[in-house]
Amino acid sequence: MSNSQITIKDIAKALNVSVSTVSRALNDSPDLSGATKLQVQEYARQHHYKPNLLALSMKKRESKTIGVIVPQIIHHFFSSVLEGMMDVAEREGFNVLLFRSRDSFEKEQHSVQQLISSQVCGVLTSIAKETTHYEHFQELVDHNIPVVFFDRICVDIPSNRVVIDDYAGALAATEYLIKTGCHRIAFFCSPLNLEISKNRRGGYLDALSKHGISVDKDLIKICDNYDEAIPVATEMLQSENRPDAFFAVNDETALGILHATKHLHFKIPEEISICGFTDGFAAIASDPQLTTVGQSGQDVGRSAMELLVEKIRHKGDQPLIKNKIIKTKLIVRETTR
Amino acid sequence: MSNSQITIKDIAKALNVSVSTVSRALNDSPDLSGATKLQVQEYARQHHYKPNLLALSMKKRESKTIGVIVPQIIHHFFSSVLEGMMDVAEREGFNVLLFRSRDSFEKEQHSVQQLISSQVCGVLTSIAKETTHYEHFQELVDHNIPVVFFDRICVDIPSNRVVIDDYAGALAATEYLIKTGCHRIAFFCSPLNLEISKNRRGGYLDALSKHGISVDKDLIKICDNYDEAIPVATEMLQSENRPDAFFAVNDETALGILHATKHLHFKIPEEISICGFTDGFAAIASDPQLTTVGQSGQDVGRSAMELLVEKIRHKGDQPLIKNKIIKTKLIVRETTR
DNA sequence: AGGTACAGTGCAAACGTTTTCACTGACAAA
DNA sequence: TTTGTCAGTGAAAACGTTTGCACTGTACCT
Repeated sequence: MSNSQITIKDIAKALNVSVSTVSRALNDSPDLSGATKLQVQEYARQHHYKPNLLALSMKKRESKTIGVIVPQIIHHFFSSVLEGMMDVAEREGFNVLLFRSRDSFEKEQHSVQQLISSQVCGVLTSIAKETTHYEHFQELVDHNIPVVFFDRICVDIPSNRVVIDDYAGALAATEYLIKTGCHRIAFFCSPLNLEISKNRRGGYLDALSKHGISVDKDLIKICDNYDEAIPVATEMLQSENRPDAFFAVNDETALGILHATKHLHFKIPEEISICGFTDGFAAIASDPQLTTVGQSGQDVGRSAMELLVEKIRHKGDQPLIKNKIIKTKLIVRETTR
Repeated sequence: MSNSQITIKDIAKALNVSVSTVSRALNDSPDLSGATKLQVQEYARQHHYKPNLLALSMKKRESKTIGVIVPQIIHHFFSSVLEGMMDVAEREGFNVLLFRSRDSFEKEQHSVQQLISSQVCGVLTSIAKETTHYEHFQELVDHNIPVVFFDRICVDIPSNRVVIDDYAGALAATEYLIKTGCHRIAFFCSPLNLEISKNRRGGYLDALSKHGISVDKDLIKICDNYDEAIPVATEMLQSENRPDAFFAVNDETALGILHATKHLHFKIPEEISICGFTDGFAAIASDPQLTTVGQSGQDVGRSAMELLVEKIRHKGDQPLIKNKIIKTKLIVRETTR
């Protein structure tokens, strides 16, 4: 019933040696006689001795723990990122302290405070939607704790970043549609204040101009969810100058378009091609299965963690800022030719 | 550049008082003069003093941290569970140390060791598929660390558990199919060594007998994934004594059945009803959308965390074992009448 | 004046480690 | 014998806190 964690002291007392000796034996220090060392190690093993990480961290002033703050966990992209981070953390011997902001500024701020208090040796985060000022992150920097932002980065703080190559992904997808014979390609995107939106739109536009297709403003819609996509796509499909392809900023929107297209009995992909962005679960579950731009959350997570670990290892060095851009991959399924 | 975490000592030195005074001031102790107290608090605030949680945990011998081990993170159910756990952890003031077993026994074992070393005050876990013996969990119990198992529980260890009510969920779903006019209901399930499989099958069988429908062995198949479901369902649908409904042990299998049914041009739900189990992303993305038994991962996570916190708070008390069964909810969509 | 009460404060131990320094004894070299 | 070397070990400080105890001084009561 005792909170019986056996300590180095207990071993010392039991074996009638000093704590220093026990410590050295357990760390396999070279300046210790074979006999004593073995005796201590044996005793420790038998009694399931476990070093107290708290005491250790305190002594060494580094905790081998990394803090992660995500806006949400039930979310295909973020859970993938988390999974990728765990891959690297495990390999590199770091533990992970998890926080979730729910896109609330206040919670994010509180999480950062907790992380500093917890003496984490690094932080990975994707900022909350609500967040517009960044003193709390600056505090991390002031405390000399390395930070890597991923996906939703913080532009105001000089920091390491890992982002998706939205531009190239959109460019490749649009080019693929063009190459498979589409020339009137509609584009459904989010409001342009979001960075990803701008970049994906840029890729779309550049692909058109690269292939000598002029931009038709009527083909570009601000519309980024399932429900809105249905009426918007329906109207476009019924116009006489209808598009022959749709490219959507995310999979949900693409599914809305798919729904509308099927409803009007257009043949997919013979008459209408559709391409999404993300490659979440939905892309495979839909019928026909959705062609989409795959963004590997796991790669983002892995890269972010790798970058962070590198920063931690070379903490004394020049504070060089490194960014990493994760490639996307076009995943061709049944909604394109 | 210094690892400049300001400490209680620094404050004491700067203000020319003792560390005890500072400590008391920061903890708003009643036996301290107003003036000094305010002065200290003000100084601490200005210099962004943050208590060192490591030192605190060591002193108090409790870390306010809870360890969580999940088999996987990119997984609708487990990420939901995690989200639910965070809800409660946040509310109750606990931090979460996250581990992932990848269904490997070895990793699970290692995670447990880390958790003990980290002095967590409780552990939540769903055991790895590989795991068949439980010494590592027993060690937690021996160390007097409360454990709550969720979903994949550990039968050999007397412990608190949170599970899904598979039996009732399957019973309700089957009854719904019967009430909407189906009498030849096929059942696709996992191998019967899994607990959930047994329970869901039990619910199915009891629903039939409750409504006076005799069991047809040919309608029960061991088949629990998308790819296998397609040929199996196809064959059943082509037999002369075909089923008029399918109930599958998970959503993926149900989608395979859906695929086969559509391919053979049966009308859904007029001719064939289909029901899944889980209510993941896929259920909404499919066309038609899938009727399924919803199991709330978030509720599981919340309940598990609540149970654990209760255990931690009443650690001295009688070690009463509490189990919690999470209700499922039938979510009727388009694949049933 | 003598005593009590108490507010305000500091000292030091403790939590479990690591690590520097110093000590002991044995043995070899002079 | 004296000196030096070295292997083996222990004492103690330190990491940042909290807290029981002891000390000071002032104010109040007889």
